[in-house]
Amino acid sequence: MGGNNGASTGSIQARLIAEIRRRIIDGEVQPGMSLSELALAEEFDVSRTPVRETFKQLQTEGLVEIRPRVGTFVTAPSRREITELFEMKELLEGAAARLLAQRGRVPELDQLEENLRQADIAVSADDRQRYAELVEEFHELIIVGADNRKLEGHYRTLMNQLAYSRLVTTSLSQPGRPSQSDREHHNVVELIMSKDGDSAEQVMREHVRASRRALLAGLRT
Amino acid sequence: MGGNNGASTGSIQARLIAEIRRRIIDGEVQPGMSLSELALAEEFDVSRTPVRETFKQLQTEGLVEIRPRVGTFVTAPSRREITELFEMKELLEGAAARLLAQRGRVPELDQLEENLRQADIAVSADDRQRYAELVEEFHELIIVGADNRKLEGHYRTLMNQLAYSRLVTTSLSQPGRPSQSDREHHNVVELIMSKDGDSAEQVMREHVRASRRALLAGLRT
DNA sequence: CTACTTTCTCTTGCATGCCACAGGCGTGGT
DNA sequence: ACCACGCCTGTGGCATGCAAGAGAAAGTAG
Repeated sequence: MGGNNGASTGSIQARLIAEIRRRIIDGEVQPGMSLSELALAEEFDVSRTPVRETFKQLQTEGLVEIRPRVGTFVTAPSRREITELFEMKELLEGAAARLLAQRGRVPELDQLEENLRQADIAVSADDRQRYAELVEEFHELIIVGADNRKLEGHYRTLMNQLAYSRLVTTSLSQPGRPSQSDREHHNVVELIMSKDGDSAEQVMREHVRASRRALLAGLRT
Repeated sequence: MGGNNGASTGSIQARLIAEIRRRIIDGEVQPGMSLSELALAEEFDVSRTPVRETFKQLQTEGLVEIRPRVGTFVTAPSRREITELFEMKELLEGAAARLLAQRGRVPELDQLEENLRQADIAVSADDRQRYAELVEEFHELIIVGADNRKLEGHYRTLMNQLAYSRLVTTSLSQPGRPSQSDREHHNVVELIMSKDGDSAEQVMREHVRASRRALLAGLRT
């Protein structure tokens, strides 16, 4: 019946998963809100089955909670979970920095230098929006540059649970935070370039902690 | 990730997920083998639907691969993936050791000491089977003792992908490895007890690397 | 005997229908 | 007025049916 969507997007489920996940991460659906199988099925003009399977997957990703016979709800990380997520973030990014440092000359290093150049410009121009994008790209480059797919996958899962992209802006709203953050990025890259893995990890971890502090300060305001 | 094992739904699916996952981890179904929806549905006397949803979950856990229109297959980690998994293992266990050291006096420390006592006995008696169990419990205690649920969840996912419990025996089959391993365990616990987080992490990581080397040597034989 | 083509079967993807349970709401009893 | 009980609606859990694709097997030509 509704079936014939062009092969353009590939499988129906891939589309559903990507779109619904995006909505949760981008905050279009609030935590705690219920996601009705039926409503989404009608909206996307598919049956409940693929929607159900999408929910199952998002549940194992930690983005929704399925309460049998009651409904499916967007999860809201508890205070404790947020702490744990940041602990993991610090852990993984620190490790990624070290791994990247050990790899020697790889394309990601050039991209990081380019990122820093543009970040300096954005900070000088006080363009917070642009700088937030560059911060995301920076961390992304560190992770991808570690060249460990498992690490990358677990990292992405964690960031999704944190809805991190929405948080960056908050932490950067603290006075002086952008320039401080930019300096820390420079330090990290410098240590990576000099192949000092241990120090790179240490400084990266300190940077993550600082960013977390700025975020919490921003939230309290 | 999905920490939801056991009785999350208490229903048919919980049983399916637990049982099929167990079969994969215990190696009852070989990597590469196909898992037929229909066959499993009939075996458990349910319809294909819950089996399908089980596959979906196991896929995001990295235990099976669903090839559309072809079948669902037990994944066999590539050489590269195994390396990556061990890198993650080293990372997470090292971090767990540090976190545990920072926590002060917690019940897990007593359990670790008891574990070491029994391990000493098993090593003296050259009881490899028993020692293998104790090794698993040791690592489990370190992870749980870190008191970070996210870390624990991600760790479990990784170990499942490695089918680690089957590998322990192999690595312990190396001559002298059990007593060496036992000594390393003692060192780690000692550093944790003295609240030296940094050193605990470092030694724990070294221990993981050593265990990996022993495993690879055992596989080559 | 080999290489190509065709069919045929077996697999999953998706749609649909029924059922059991949770929880809200109204009704009747006190 | 208050409380308890039971109905009623909405939700997901599961069974089943149909269709489309992939791969193997069979058939055919050279």
